Amino acid sequence: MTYERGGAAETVDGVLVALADPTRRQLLDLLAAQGMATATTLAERLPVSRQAIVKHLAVLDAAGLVTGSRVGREVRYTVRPAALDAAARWMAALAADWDRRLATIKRVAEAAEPEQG
Amino acid sequence: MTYERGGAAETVDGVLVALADPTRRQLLDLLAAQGMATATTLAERLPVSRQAIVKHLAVLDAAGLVTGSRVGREVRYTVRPAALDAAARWMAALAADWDRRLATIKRVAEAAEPEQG
DNA sequence: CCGATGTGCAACTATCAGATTGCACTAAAT
DNA sequence: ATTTAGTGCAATCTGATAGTTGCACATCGG
Repeated sequence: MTYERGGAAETVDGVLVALADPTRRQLLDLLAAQGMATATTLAERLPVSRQAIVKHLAVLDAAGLVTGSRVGREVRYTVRPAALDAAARWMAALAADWDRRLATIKRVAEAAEPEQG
Repeated sequence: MTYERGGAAETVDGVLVALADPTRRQLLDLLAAQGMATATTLAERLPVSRQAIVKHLAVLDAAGLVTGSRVGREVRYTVRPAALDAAARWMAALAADWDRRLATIKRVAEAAEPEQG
């Protein structure tokens, strides 16, 4: 299994980078709680400028975690679960793979050292 | 639901930061494939210096994703699935929560605009 | 029309992470 | 004992990124 090449790898990469920042996670929490919000409203709830929020939203958008739609003069952002779900599945698969490998290694080691038991 | 406070949040944060870097993901792939490896041997397989590898391994170690044990003059690193699994579950729960909220919002919106039916 | 509100764009700063190099120290091997 | 291989520590460089401010542009309400 190789996780860097092919298919959903780029998607996962973007999600991981996006989620690595605490401010962006807070942003996602606020968005999920309110269902919808604009950069200006979100900036009122966080200790950073509106422009900082805009940049974070751009990163989240590029990662597929949020989407924004224009309504008149404001842009309303919403959360998108799909990319997050894909990343969660990727991680779960990776953890399962590690478990499998470690189990195999353990079996081999026990077979090679029968003096233990 | 708040994801920043309490319990496994710090664990998840460390894992996300650790996995956000592509070199570290490669490192984890190599470690998972070989079962065990030292910083020196890993540096031979990646286009970065041993010291860079050492720093990455320190980050991964702090995140609970790998662990190293000294054997004579060398330090052998192994992968640890637990923290990764915890992060995967956190993400899956978050995605499910978003789905739930979006479904609720959709229901409310449909109830408020019956002229569509 | 005109003021108020919300966005978008650009320049700039500063901090931090990834990476390098050099050297000292420890442990194995001959 | 001397050489060789593996680690650890420290200083340094560089690029990316989080954050800021200022201003121009669009839009809604009176």
